[in-house]
Amino acid sequence: MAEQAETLRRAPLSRDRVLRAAVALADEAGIESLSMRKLAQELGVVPMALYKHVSNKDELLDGMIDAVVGEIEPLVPDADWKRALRRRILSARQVLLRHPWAALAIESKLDATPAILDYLNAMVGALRDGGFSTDLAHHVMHAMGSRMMGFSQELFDTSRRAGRSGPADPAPPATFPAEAAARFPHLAAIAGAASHDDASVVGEGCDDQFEFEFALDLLLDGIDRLRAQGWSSR
Amino acid sequence: MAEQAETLRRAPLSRDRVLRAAVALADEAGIESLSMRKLAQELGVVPMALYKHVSNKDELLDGMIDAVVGEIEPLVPDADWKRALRRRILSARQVLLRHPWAALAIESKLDATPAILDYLNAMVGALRDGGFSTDLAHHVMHAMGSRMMGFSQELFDTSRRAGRSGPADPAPPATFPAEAAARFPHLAAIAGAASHDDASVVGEGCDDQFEFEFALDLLLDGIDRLRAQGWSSR
DNA sequence: ACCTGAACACCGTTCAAGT
DNA sequence: ACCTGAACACCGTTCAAGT
Repeated sequence: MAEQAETLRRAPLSRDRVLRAAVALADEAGIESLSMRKLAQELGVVPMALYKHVSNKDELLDGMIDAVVGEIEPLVPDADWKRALRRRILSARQVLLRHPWAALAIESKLDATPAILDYLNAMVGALRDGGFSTDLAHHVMHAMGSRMMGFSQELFDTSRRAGRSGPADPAPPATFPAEAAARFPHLAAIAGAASHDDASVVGEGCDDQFEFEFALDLLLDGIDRLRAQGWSSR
Repeated sequence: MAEQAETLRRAPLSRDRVLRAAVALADEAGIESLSMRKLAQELGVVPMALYKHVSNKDELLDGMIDAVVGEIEPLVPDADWKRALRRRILSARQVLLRHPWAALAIESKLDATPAILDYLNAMVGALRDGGFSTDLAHHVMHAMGSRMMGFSQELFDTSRRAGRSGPADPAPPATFPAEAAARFPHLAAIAGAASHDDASVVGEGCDDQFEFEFALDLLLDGIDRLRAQGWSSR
């Protein structure tokens, strides 16, 4: 990482180099500590030099988002639309786990970037190829982007805290505080019941990959049923 | 609004008054322009006076979130768990529409606030009462909080732009730019097919309420099926 | 003891002065 | 023409000086 910064400093500045340094900085230090000034310093450059390659901080963020979305595996053509979608969505999840700041950054953007439109467009294309009407495909796309509660699913998760969510510590105890358990008994109960990984019963910590696939398959199976029925909103 | 600010200025400062002014300011001007200094000015008070009632800006945000979550209709006991959950989630949606900044603010918090834990705890309680095992209830809670794509569903939506998302303009044309339509044909197709409200065919704009309920019912029906089957991950 | 102005360490970005 | 330092208009928060 030290020698990487060295190399970056020697090479001439370019939009790509700026974006890659910004993504790296956000990954390591967290998006909240990504500033034009710090980014310039990281690149061994005066702050104003960045504005040659990026018109402002917002446009920098757009570029960072597009770089991240570009890491998502392309949709591979597949006779089985469900498998194709499932695979691509799981790839997207892996990418967003590598860049913990990206999901929120994307959600807070008013306008979708070109890379995101590409991603979504390909997704709809796969649905159409799989026999979905444009009407059903439309509602499915909405359903895929919905969150039924405005609340993060990682309530007792520690992975986002340190900035880098690397697979460092082996199974953090996911301590549900005793007073909280008394006050929120139902939550304590499901926290205790979460033991899909090994045999222990309490304070297990969730297998996020399992939970994600559970929700994904719930949706995929549900929309498959609608498709098979020829469901239409009109 | 002018006389409201007047009244606020006269009353003695209190945590409640600070929080309500902050929520109002975020609703009107957007969360990005909520600063301790502007909030103080709105209250006719010197910036440092706020720190008597709020330890810092982060804690101010916590308080704002709890105030908003407190607006969600309590879960009414109902023999039909599905109806009870559906009703409460739709109430939560209405509240989050009134405070467009809140969903993102909640998602960006690392730790859930007490009000959110209350909300979730009651939700799990309703599931358990409805015959869900703790195991299934656990996975269901995860599924409810998931978003299959990190992308906002309001891709071509104008409501979040102006800050206040009031039902002002009647059916904004949702113009899908021509060049974009050429580049993202599948997206253009489903945008055109979105006509559940009246009869027009192109550039309709989505009925977000319909889309939300579509996704909600997809999930509710899916988990109902699992419950009826006695599904378990173990 | 309480309140509060000035100050500190930051921001993103403009702009004019240097080359 | 390009580059860049200083400057501007902001931040959140500390801290010491006032009452």
